[in-house]
Amino acid sequence: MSPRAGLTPDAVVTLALEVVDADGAGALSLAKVAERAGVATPSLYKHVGGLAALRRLVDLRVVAEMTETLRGAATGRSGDDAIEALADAYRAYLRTHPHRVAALETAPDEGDEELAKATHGVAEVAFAVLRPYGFDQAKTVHATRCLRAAVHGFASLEASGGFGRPEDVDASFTLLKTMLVRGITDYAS
Amino acid sequence: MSPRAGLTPDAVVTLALEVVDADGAGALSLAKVAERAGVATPSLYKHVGGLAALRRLVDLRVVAEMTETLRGAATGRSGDDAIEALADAYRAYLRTHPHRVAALETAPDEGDEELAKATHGVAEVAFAVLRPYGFDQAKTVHATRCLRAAVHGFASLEASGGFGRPEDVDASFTLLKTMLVRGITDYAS
DNA sequence: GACCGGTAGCTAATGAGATTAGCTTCAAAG
DNA sequence: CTTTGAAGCTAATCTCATTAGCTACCGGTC
Repeated sequence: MSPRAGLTPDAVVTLALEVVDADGAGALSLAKVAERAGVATPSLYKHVGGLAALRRLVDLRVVAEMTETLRGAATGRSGDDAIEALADAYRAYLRTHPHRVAALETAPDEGDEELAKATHGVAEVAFAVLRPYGFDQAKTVHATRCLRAAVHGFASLEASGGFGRPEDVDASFTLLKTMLVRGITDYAS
Repeated sequence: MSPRAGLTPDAVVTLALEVVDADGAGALSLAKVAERAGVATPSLYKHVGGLAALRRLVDLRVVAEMTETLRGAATGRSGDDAIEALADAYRAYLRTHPHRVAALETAPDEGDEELAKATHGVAEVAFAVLRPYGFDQAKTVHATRCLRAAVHGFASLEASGGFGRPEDVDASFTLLKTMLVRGITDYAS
């Protein structure tokens, strides 16, 4: 397969994620990735197009992982139970990898179908979970946006240390889930 | 006061915000600010400590502006009305300046009392608005977190182009506000 | 078992930016 | 008119990203 060392685009992305997790998304550099790979910086260009392209691949990987995480959390559950599981899984992922939050907020560039499609995948899981509530297309979209906004906002603020106070963060999240479940239930009637 | 040209730390921050608004937070550089100021890059060091310090000042300015915006929206209103006004003002600010969203997600560094205090200011507005609901301290914190998380999440995803679908975004936000108002009302009983 | 093409990886060179050091000059205080 | 301090400048250094062109190894072919 790979002639010399075992470096591939995927392997480079994996190393990049290690850098992101360790030092933050803003600190991602080809130099750091190359060091981890045990390779000179320019060699990375044989696998990824450059720093911008690497960032995009990192975003893609994170979105894909999140989609899988959510899919896993949703399968085997339904209704309110599934909504809460989704919320918990989303938050848990960003607690484990706080620096990856930026990847979930990046808008795909114009014409980047692949990333747009991947982002869509996250929404599709929510769509599936909301199906039993019997919303029409538009209402499903509105409910999905609210669900995602609330959960993402919470996880995002938590990941960036926005909750300075000592009060129990789990309790706050439980309240958020309650509000969402009730809000969606009410919206269905 | 200022011997030569009219450059001050505040003026530098204002120029930096112009760069952020135009090109995005990631594109902020001393070189670009210096160009706008009509000055050589190293001259900026007479006013701000460096790029990192400038970023912090930008965050500080944005947080302060947001606090003022929210305070303005809340005064003269109370109850559910005030909550919706707060949500609308938060969203409106980030619609006007989408690239400033990052400033609201930055965690203050260890020991940065000033920025921590400024961030606190945003929460205080929410606290004031929630007072009439009669929550105790802990419940007020939980409700504030949920309110902030939901609204910030929505505005953040909107600012970064996360809502790809054609369905009306205003309608989605209205749903979010409804959920929040009802959720907080229920939480009070 | 020697030969060949393709590709991973390398070194050298260029260029943008941040940052530091040290010089110069205006403008206000006396 | 002089002094002085801060504002601005140029020169130099460092880190990175990126490009160009070279080298050498691996897998497959005679």
